[in-house]
Amino acid sequence: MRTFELVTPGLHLRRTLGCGQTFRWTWEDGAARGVVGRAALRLIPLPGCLQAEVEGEPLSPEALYAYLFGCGSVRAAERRLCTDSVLRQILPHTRGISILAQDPWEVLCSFLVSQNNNIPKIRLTIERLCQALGEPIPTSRGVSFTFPSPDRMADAPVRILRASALGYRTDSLRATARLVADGRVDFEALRQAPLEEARAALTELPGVGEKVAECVLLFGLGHEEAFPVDVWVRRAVEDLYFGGRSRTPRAIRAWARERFGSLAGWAQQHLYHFARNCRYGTRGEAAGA
DNA sequence: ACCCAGGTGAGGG
DNA sequence: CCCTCACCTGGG
Repeated sequence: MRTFELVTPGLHLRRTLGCGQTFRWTWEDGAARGVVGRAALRLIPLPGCLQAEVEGEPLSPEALYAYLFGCGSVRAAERRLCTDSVLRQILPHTRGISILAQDPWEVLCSFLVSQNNNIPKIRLTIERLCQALGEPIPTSRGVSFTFPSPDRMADAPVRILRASALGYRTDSLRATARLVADGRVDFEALRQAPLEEARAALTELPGVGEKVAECVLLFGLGHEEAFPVDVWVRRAVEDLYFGGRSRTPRAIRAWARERFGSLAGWAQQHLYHFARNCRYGTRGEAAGA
């Protein structure tokens, strides 16, 4: 096992991992356990930094830093968010959220699973898929699993997919995995492409609508101006900016892009966290384990 | 025993 | 465009 300390300016690890962008991290004895690529990690938050324990394939401090700060400096983003009077007020409750640099395939797959689903079950399904189709990483605290490759997912027996409680999402997951496995989705090209163009390409995929596409753009492809509108963000925006008046998700997305520009993705994370954990939620920040 | 959930896609106004 | 509806399935 390799252990090192990493300075993480402004980072609130629990908020970042519990903010709806990732589904695989769990908390145990004050440490977050998760898998990045082929590395099994244990992250212990300390003041201003964190201690990392790495097993499986090595992961350098630089690589971990790049994963944790996928869209750059948390503090710089928060300084800019403060120019919005609403965000300035909720920021004391949401400070420290970072946008991770996750593998786009994992994000696509995870948010396909998330449609019309609840978080505990999404986590259950993803964990079962990883156990059945991922590769084992032995650790001192038991076996972890990598996220299954597109190949493995596309060729998986339906029996396995069904046993993962995918429900009616089975067909779209399979079909999308097939397209990715066949190289029909060029994530690197989508990373470079303009937002609208990349979104159009993603929504061509079976089971991928606007919400899932925006999630892939923001959490997997580094498009900071993406703004996924789920029910929580919708509620928050309607309440905080529109006096409780109803707006369609599309209208909210267009509005957010206009108002926040390249900061939209960051704003979305803070609004989500606020809605879920401070405003309407009953779960608190301990959720997500 | 229900009822719901971080959406999608199809059908109709 | 917007609205409405069905939809697998395990947790609450």
